[in-house]
Amino acid sequence: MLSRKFIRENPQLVEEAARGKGQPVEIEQFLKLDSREGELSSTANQLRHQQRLLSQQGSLSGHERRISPSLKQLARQVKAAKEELRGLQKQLKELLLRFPNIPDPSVPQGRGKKDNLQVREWGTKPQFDFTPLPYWELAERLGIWDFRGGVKVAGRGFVLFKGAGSKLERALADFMLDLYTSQHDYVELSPPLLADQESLTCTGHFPRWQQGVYCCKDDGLFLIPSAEVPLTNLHRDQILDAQSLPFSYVACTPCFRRPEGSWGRENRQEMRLHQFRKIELIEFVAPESSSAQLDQVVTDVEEALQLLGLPYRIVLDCVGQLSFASAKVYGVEVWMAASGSYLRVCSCRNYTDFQARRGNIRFRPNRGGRPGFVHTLGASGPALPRLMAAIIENCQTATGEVLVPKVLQRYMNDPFVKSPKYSPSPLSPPHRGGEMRFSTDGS
RNA sequence: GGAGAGAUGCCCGAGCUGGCCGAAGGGGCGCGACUGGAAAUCGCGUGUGGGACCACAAGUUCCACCGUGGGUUCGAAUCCCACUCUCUCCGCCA
Repeated sequence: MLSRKFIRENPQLVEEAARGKGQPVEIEQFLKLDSREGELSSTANQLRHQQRLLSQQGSLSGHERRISPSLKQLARQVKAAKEELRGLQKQLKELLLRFPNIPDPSVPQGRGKKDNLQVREWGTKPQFDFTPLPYWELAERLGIWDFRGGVKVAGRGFVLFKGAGSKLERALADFMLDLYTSQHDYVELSPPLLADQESLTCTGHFPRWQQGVYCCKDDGLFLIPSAEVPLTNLHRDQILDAQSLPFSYVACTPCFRRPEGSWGRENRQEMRLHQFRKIELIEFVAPESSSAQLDQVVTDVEEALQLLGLPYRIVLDCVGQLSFASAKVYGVEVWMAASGSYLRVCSCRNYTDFQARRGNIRFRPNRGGRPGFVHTLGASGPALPRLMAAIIENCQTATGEVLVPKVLQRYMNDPFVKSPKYSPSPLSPPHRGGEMRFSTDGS
């Protein structure tokens, strides 16, 4: 959320920023309501002041209840003014919640992906002396990624990992969680996967992108589109201690995204899934350090990719590509060897004080100063299925196997993901009467 | 699902027979005194938001805010209604 004062003082800037993002805004309407609210609140103030004075005089002058008719009249006026004010403020708030964040000055102009600015590249793209297979073909052949199974259960846009595929997903999650909690100072969280309306409003998903979120109507709860929602809301309505900033959290959760709305059509190349697991890094930082911290988050994400040995590039998103709540976004895009293109696995975002205002997340600077809004950062990603796809494509061998990156091998049984025809199938049903038994007594 | 208790400032916690209550007390924090330094002790200070005067400073001042939304009243943290949330006990399921 932007502050009313800021919009009032910079209407054309706000208007242009919104238009640049492709999320236009009713600025005239706002200005009208805003000035009306200003006038009204000042007259209401005066009336109320008068009322209090007279009312107190009455109480001091004795116990006989002689209420003058003019006092009653005043009370009616106060009531009417308050009522109108309430209505105005409600309208203003609703309007305000639809104003997008202002892009940082360093963000390049432009509309589409092609206008994004490449910042740097890392790694050597693998060279093959055979034609590499796209991930979906190889994964299907290896029996680790079941496209039909997901569809059967929940429809298009859902996938199902099997055997070594499922294990690979787990390995990636564990590897990154371990990395961020032991090599860095992120605190790992396992948050609820459902959130209420207020939480989604704080992060900026509501009210504008409501149709992109799955809803459990009867309970007024929503499936989180990202762990960003529960993690950010953790400190809603709190005043954080300045000394303990930044607060850094990491979580690996499923994310749920409806096909409607801004997410568009799904396809294999772009991999727009309706459910996927993702590592999320969230930070609460002091305003003056958010810019530097954003760079730090990007390098933290890069570290994971470097350890995985996946070539990638970093791009700075142009204005038109920025999400509603973001002021600045670095995209982390990983090289896909078969398709010969980059695929975004992570967006590192600076939300500045936008979410903090919505969620009233503040910090108190030293010496009992006035509280200010924190800045929030989010590295929305890395998304596990996309990383898995990248590993499958980039690490494939001539024999149609996948050589798992070294850092993941300790989490796997076998450094190679092999085709069932070369090895005993990991997909055959488990042996009956094996060592694993599920108890039936309910304990 | 049944029964009960509660929601007050950064935290804890009074107030809840309606009127200087923005709110006692304590903790914490800040400043100062004492000390070689510290602890302990003592003194002072310390809510948030919006507006006015004014230099968007200091200061003065007004209004709002005691879970949320309504209501009663000249006047409500205090009374009434609805809602939300939290906790405890029981039940149910893991």
